[in-house]
Amino acid sequence: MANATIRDVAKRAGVGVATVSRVLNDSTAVSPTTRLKVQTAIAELNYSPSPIARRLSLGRTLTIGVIAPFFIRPSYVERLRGVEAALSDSEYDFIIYNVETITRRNDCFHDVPRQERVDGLLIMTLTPTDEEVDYFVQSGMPTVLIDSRHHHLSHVMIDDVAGGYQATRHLIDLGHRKIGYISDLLQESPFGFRPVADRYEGYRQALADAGIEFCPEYHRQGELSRREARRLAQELLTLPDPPTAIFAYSDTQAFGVLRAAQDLGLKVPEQLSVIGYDDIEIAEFLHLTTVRQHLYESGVRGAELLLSEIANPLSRPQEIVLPTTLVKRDTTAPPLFT
Amino acid sequence: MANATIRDVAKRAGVGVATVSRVLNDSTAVSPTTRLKVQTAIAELNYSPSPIARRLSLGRTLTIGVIAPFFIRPSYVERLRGVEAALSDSEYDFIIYNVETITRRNDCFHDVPRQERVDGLLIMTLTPTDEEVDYFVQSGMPTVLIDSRHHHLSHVMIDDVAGGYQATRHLIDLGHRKIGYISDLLQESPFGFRPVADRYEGYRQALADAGIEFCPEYHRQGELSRREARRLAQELLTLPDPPTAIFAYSDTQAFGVLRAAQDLGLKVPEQLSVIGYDDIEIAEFLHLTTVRQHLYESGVRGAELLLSEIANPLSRPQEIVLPTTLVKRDTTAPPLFT
DNA sequence: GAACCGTATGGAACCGGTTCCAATCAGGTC
DNA sequence: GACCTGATTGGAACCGGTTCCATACGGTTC
Repeated sequence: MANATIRDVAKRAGVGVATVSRVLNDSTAVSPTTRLKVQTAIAELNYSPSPIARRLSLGRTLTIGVIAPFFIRPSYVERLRGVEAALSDSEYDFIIYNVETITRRNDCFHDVPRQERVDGLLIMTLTPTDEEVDYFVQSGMPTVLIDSRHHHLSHVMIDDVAGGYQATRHLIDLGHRKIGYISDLLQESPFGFRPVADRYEGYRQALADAGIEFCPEYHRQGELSRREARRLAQELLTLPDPPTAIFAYSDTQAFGVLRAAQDLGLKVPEQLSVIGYDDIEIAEFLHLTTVRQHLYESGVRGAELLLSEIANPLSRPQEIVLPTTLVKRDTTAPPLFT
Repeated sequence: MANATIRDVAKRAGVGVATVSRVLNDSTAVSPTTRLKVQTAIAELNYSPSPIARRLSLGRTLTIGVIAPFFIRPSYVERLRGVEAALSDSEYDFIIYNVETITRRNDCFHDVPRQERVDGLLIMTLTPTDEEVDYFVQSGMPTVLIDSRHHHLSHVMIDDVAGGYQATRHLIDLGHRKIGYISDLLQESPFGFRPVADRYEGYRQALADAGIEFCPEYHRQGELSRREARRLAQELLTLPDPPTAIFAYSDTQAFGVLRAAQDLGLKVPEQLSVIGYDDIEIAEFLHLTTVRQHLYESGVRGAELLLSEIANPLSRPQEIVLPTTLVKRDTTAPPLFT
């Protein structure tokens, strides 16, 4: 009763193993009669082929690896959901390498390609160095970046410069001139997240285009958490000349800002406008004005890109840029005194 | 430069493949001299063994499957994080089978065990039928349930009866007598989630113990979403004799209740007490009183249970019950008129 | 009827590990 | 010095698929 093998099937059907294999992969040239015999034998033995043996003889793992700083932000869950959806129709499984420390990041980047565990790599938000990219290319590992960018690798990028611009511009259009920005760590972050620099650039650009001088005091950086954002917002709002609006790098941080406003008795949006980024699920509930990223779609597109890369290893790197959308809700309004 | 095999290493070290294998698995009896020669060769060739070949010859996949209704609740992310942490030290990978429809559930339960893709199965919240359990046992697939229960399978259970009791009891202790309950679908849910029945039982028990008669009108059921919970709460709060407190099956639903209160101009907690369940991250931010489940830990314990089950296939099913904790915040208070 | 061709088919090598089993060797005993 | 024992070691079979290559066969074509 133990699992039947392809040889058992061959014997029972009175054919060779090669023929059974041909039927399984419905490849070329099997006569209808033989095919039927084989299919009957398969059914009778309740046979199903071993994926592992298949992988070994194909020399492919039929698995893709997803490297993600998985849990530190709700947005990753949404991306992974997209990846899962795109892969569930294919013959590929995926395994997740969760990265929460810089050591783990380096281990993943170094080990996963050489262990022959996966046929392709999907990297989220983390940006490999040029050296690391060389290493991927050299080991022939198809690699696709999501929410990150490298000119030697295909990637699905969110246009965070535009997103940062959009957010800032929205505040400017409402009449704000004193616009604070609370972001993730720009320089010191060990992970070097690309969006951090891009959104900042968008912010600066929008200010410049509107002829507003950038005020370094209005830009605060800190670890991406609600608590830290709350602290930074408190600093901003207790300046002698505080901003009338705050753009937060993420919705999570925007919630920290809202809390700081509440602590100080400031009414939102009357006395302070707040805009976030991501449009995670809870943002709608809290009426947060924010910039929506197409998280789910970025996962789908990234996975599709990777599958096509695996199929055609020599294709040139492709770039997909997903737009962002301003979602106006109730936390932004014109400033009190214009 | 293509990947070296164990035979290349053997040749280079001037030993047999069996010896190399012995060094790799640091098994019995290799002389220090030989071991060194082999290790040198491995280093020189930058060799790393193929997990796939290893799996084939071991007859084990070194992979465990996690079947989870993954994304419909933030709580699963937290559980999976625990699973990941517990497995990252082991030689096991895991792959996720996301279940969002009943068809997919059945497919997973049926196909995953027989495809020889995994050495063990971790099932979250979903409860297999007796038939399905027989099938798992018969196919020799070690299976562990998390947040679910079956007497033939090891499982990590949350004591949801106690949790439901705790929540209700807290409201009673504050002086409430009219306590509404908004839950997930009790009967009709195609998935048959165990916690739904258990929390309800805890609710009923607490009422009974306090000598409060259960009022069917105060119990509303609906699909687990904020929107639906908001609608149900609206119904409850516009009853001729509305409840003074509402217990929600999940934090997500509690947020819907809060919104309904806001819509109706009811002050929380002065005019309405609200208690949730789960203690997801955002609950703290919104000052929601809730019942905390040890989500992360449930993932860790479940994975550990499964690993030990894989190691000792004949061990008897174990049960782990995790407690729940009442987390008092700002959405519950004594009723206005006692 | 022989030469030829394309389609079906089976045997066997191969993927890269693990492990059984037999062989070798060093050291100790009588 | 022959013999025994236990520690090392290498060869080869095996895991269960895929696929190259050779063969068999039915049908044309001259």
